[in-house]
Formats: sequence, C-alpha cells, structure tokens
Amino acid sequence: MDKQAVPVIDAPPKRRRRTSGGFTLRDVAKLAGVAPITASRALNNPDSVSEPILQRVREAVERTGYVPNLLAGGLASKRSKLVAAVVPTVAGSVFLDMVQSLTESLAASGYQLMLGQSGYENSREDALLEAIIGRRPDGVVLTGIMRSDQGRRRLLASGIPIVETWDLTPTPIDMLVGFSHEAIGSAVADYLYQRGRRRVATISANDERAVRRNQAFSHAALALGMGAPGAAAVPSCIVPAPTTVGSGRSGLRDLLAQDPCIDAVFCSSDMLALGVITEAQAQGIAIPGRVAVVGLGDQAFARDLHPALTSVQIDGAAIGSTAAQLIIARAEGKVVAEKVRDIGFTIVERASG
Amino acid sequence: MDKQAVPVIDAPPKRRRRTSGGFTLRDVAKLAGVAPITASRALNNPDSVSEPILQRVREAVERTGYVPNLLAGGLASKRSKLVAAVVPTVAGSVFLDMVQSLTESLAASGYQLMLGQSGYENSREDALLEAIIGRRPDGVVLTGIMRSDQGRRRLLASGIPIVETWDLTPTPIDMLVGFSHEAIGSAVADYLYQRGRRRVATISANDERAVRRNQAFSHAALALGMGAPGAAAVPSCIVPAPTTVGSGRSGLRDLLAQDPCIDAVFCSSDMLALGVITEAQAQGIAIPGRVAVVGLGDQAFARDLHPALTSVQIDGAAIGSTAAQLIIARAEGKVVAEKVRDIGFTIVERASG
DNA sequence: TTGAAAGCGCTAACAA
DNA sequence: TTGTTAGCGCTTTCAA
Repeated sequence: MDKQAVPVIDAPPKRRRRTSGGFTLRDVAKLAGVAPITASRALNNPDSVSEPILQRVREAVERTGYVPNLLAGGLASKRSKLVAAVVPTVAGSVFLDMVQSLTESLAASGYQLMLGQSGYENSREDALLEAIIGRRPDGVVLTGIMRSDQGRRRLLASGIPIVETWDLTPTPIDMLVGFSHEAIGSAVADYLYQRGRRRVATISANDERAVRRNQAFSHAALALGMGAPGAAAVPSCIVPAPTTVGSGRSGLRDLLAQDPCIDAVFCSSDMLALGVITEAQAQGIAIPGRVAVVGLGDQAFARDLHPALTSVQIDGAAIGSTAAQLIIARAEGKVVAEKVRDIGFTIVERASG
Repeated sequence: MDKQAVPVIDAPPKRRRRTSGGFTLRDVAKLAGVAPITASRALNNPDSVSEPILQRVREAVERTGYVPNLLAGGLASKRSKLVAAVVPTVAGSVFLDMVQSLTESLAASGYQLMLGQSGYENSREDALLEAIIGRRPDGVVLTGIMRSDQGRRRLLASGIPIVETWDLTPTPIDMLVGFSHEAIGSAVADYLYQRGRRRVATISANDERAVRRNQAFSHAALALGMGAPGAAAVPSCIVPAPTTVGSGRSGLRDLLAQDPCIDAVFCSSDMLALGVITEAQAQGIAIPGRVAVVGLGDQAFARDLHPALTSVQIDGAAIGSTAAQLIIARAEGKVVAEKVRDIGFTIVERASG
C-alpha cells in the first residue's frame, strides 16, 4: 500500500502481551467507555468524576469482578499501602495486643500489615530488613528499639517512616511509642515497699529490656532498704525467652534456694507469674501471705487467676493504634510534630500482691 | 537551529522522571558497566552470568546499598513473593504456632507473610478479601474453611493457590491441611470413658468448629452410656470467643449448677481448662479426684500447670510449615498431588484427667 | 552469555 | 471534568 518513495515509519511489531488473564483497569475502562485514568479516578477519587461516569465505571467493575492490582498501583504512586511490623516471635508473645490493634487500625485505612519475626537472637535481622525494605512499605513498626548500628543506618537510608515501640530512648531512628522500663522497675519496687515487703526478688527473661527493668528495680529496692543485709543486688533468676509457666515454677524454686526469706517476686511476664503462683500452690506456699507476686503485661488471664494477679499494665493496643496513626499521617504527607510518645504504664493491684 | 525546510523529528520532550531518589537496578547496572537485565540476572540467577560480571554487579550493589524493589519485580514477573494469612484474631489465639511456623518457613524461601484479621464475625471478610487479592499474593492461608459462598467464589476466581486449615471438608476451595473436629470429639469421649468417667460435660467457644466437636463428643458419650439417665445431650456451656480463663471459671460454676454430679469437663481451649482448674482450686474441688479436665491445643503452659493438663495436641507448627510447602510448590509451578492432608491430633495424657 | 525492546497494570504530569 | 502520554522499576521475550 505504501508508496515506496515516501519514507515510512515501520508499523509497530505486533504486541506480545504478557497478561495473565484477569481483568485490568483497561478492560473496565473500555467497558465503561472511558479512558483508563478516568476509571482510576472513579475508583480512587470518586469526587473528581461526574456522576454518570462514576455509575458506568462502577457497573463495569461489578460486571467484571475487577480487583485493582495494588502492586502496580503502588509502583506507580510510590505508596504501597503496606506496613511492616517486626516482632521477636509470634507464638505466645506479649506483643500481640499491639499487633492486633495495629492490624485493625491499618485495615481501617486500607493498609495491610506485613509480619516479620526477628527472633530473639537478631541473627536473621539483616535478611529481614532487606525483605521489608524491598517491599517499599509505607512504614515499619519495630518491637523494641533497633540496636544494631547497621540496621539503624539501613532503615534511615531507606527513608521509610519508622516507629520503634515498647521502649524509650533519647535517640530514636525516627518516631517512637513506648514507655520506660527503668520507671517500671523502680515503680514496682516502690509499690512493694509500700505494701510492707522487704525481701524482694525477680525472675526475668534473658532480654535486654528486662535487664534494665531489673537493674532499676534492684537499685530502687536497695535504696529503700529492701533486700538481705549487705546484699549488692536483690536475688534474681534469669530464664530464657520466651517465658513460660515452667520457667516461672523453676524460677521460684531457684529464688527460694537463694534466699528462703524472700517475700515478693517481680516477674517479667504474666506467664512467669502464673508459674510462680502454680509452684507456690504445689508447694503450699501462701500467696500473697508469704510471697507477693507481680507480673508484667496484664494479660487477659491475670485478673482471673486465683489469687488474681497484680500486674504492670502496658496498653499494647494503644501502642498499636498510635503507631498506625503516626505512619498513616506520614504516608499522607503530614508532618508529625511529637515524634516520641511515652504511653506510660499502670500497676494494677490485685490479690496476689 | 533547525533548517526549516527539512522535516525533522521533534526532540523528545525532556523526561519528567518521577523517581524517588533511591538507587535502582539501572544505576547498579550502569555502575557495573552492564545492561540492567544482566544486573538482574546476576542478582536472581547468578549461575547465568559470567564470574567477572557477577563480581562487578555485586560490588556495585555493595557500594550503592541497592535494595531491589520487589513491587516492581512482582509486577513484571507475576510473582509477588507475598503470602497472605487470615486468622480470626491475633491476640491470645491458638493459631499462633501456625502463624509462627508459616512465617519462618516462608521467610526461608524469600516469601513474606501478610496478616489479616477476619474477626469472629465474618463481617469484614469481604473488604479483607479485596485487600488480599489486590496484592496478588502467591498464596493465601485461611484459618478454618471458608464458609461464605461469595468468598469461595472470589478466591477461586482469583486463581491464587489457597490453603484452608484447621478443619477438614470434602470440598475444599483448593488445598487443605487440617484435622477432624468430629474425630477429636469422639476420641475424647472414648478417652474419658476408658478412664472411668461417666458424667461428662463440655465448655466451649461459640464457634462453628467447637459446635461440631461437641456434637460428636456428646453423641459418642451417650452411645457409651455416659451422661445423666435419659439425657438427650451432655451438659454444656457455651462461652464467647475468644476464650478466657474467666469464661472457664464461670463455665465450671454453670456446669455444676446444671448437674452437680459431673466428673469430667472437656474444654475447647487450654485457657478455658486453666479457668476450670483455677475455679476448682478456689472452690476446693479435687482435680482429677472429683472432676477430670481435658483441654484443647496443648499450649506450652499445659504441661506446667498443677495438676498438669491433659490436652488434645494439634501440631500448629506442622500445619504452618505444610501450608508453606504447598504454596511454595505451587508458586514454583509444581503440581501438588495430595491436595488434602489430615495431620491428625494426639491426646496428651497428664495428671488432670 | 549478553543485550534491546517491550510490557507488567497502574498513576503523575500535563494538556485540552 | 476528561484524556494523552510517559513513566514507576523490574523481567519476559526475542535476537545476537
């Protein structure tokens, strides 16, 4: 057909489409008789589109069962609508209230949670960070503060909004929602002192935060004159993380061997505290008569134990929803003024101490 | 500059790049002096590239701190390396062993877990499915089987590999890793019968699977001649999900009010069982002397209670790793022959019954 | 073994 | 309000 003398542009080679069958925005747009971008607007920003077009697009979506590809959307818009959370471990962890409220708060705004487990060993941390950053999440929530310098740098360099939680530090990577473990330690020491206890002890996980809590506890206790005469620290028993009822039981035996006169035990989790109560029951030790028990976390079961467990309540749900708020605010381009929030804690007094 | 008489091709308008600053594969390739696709190969399929090029690319990655954008990769390759898991709720749930092993098994193969909460009400289910399918995960793991027809259809239509868990059905959507709740119910009835119990009862969550378990339990118990003379079913108490120690305590009171002669209680979770033990202790009811207690789930704490709790063990970790295997196999194009796996259960006998 | 070109499905930027 | 065009950053396809 072309006249040979005229320079022509080659016809484009026939398209080799790689599509996998499902409906795309293009199909929906075609069906509705509009341009793809218009269909996109109808779905993401209905106000920017006239009523009849909105109708037609919605109908087309209905008829095709179209589900937007958020990977493609995220790539184009640089907003993945994904938020990553890192917890040491999922099973039996005290962080789940936070994860739960995080998931819910995020879902309410159309964000999805990606879950990563760092383990208590921090060995997989690097691979985990790579997997997370590679997904370009709109935010990352860390349980505890990031201690490795390498990790801090990578996260910072990624430019992703970060929320560290469950702790307090003067130098967060970015944002932080937490509380002071030192403050808990001394508050519990105070609490026990005021209730007449004089020979206190601790059982806690082999975990950096628990260590700081206990140091503060021990320090405050000694300052108040509690503890065996001349002791440099209160009796303590370190158990592996994650904590179990069994560790609590053996912990109490261990403490009693160290000092048969102890009259209070501060446990680094409610599971440990349940173990202490259980062991006391098995041995016929009166609680709180002979030994007071204080847990940490105020899990749902604490109030229902016999005796009901005194525990340090930490509002995990508040941490989760606050973290979600902070990240969503950032993702929407807002500036977050208050980057560090101390959500505090409460000692819930019950029968055990 | 152009001579007017000569037809010219317009210079391309200056590029309006939308890049967000980070390094891309292109940058790495340029630094290494190769084409982007070659850099891609060096990273994803090192064997397909010569040694010197591999070196140069790795060095470039090192120097830039490049982290591949998996959203882009997923879009192009149709493999998101994401797997979604849906649980009713995160906090205090018995499914966490599964989630944990799922996360670990997936991470080992470079997959990441997305977590969704359906709630026990199934109200948010539709929005959740949309959010999940929109991310084009390489697999979806459901806790329990999908009951809504609407949901089944959407999942099926999406073409995503699905694993239903924690139950058995002759008509799974796709694949299934679970066990029979009916079999558990009758096995526990048998178990208690053989240990001399004759007036059995149940406490269970308001949950479809628990209901089937209890029906089978009650049925088998009556067939064995257990239960009050002439009763149509064994005494039972239904409590809200998720189960708590408090519900277990009130459940036992309730059952004793129904029939003061009961000599065994089958609980639909270990938390409930802990509640029963706690209430018994508070009331001075001997366990297992007067009442035997059997839990479900064999959580870590079961063995450490006093008395140690007899419980139906379900290997959540096995469910998780099997589900991961199935999905990864599918994602890699393999055909899964055995689409339904019954992983069974074990009654772990301990002091409580 | 290496590369050029095109496309994954969507949205930002610009234009009408 | 609607559309055109050109990407997002990667991988597939095809060719050398």
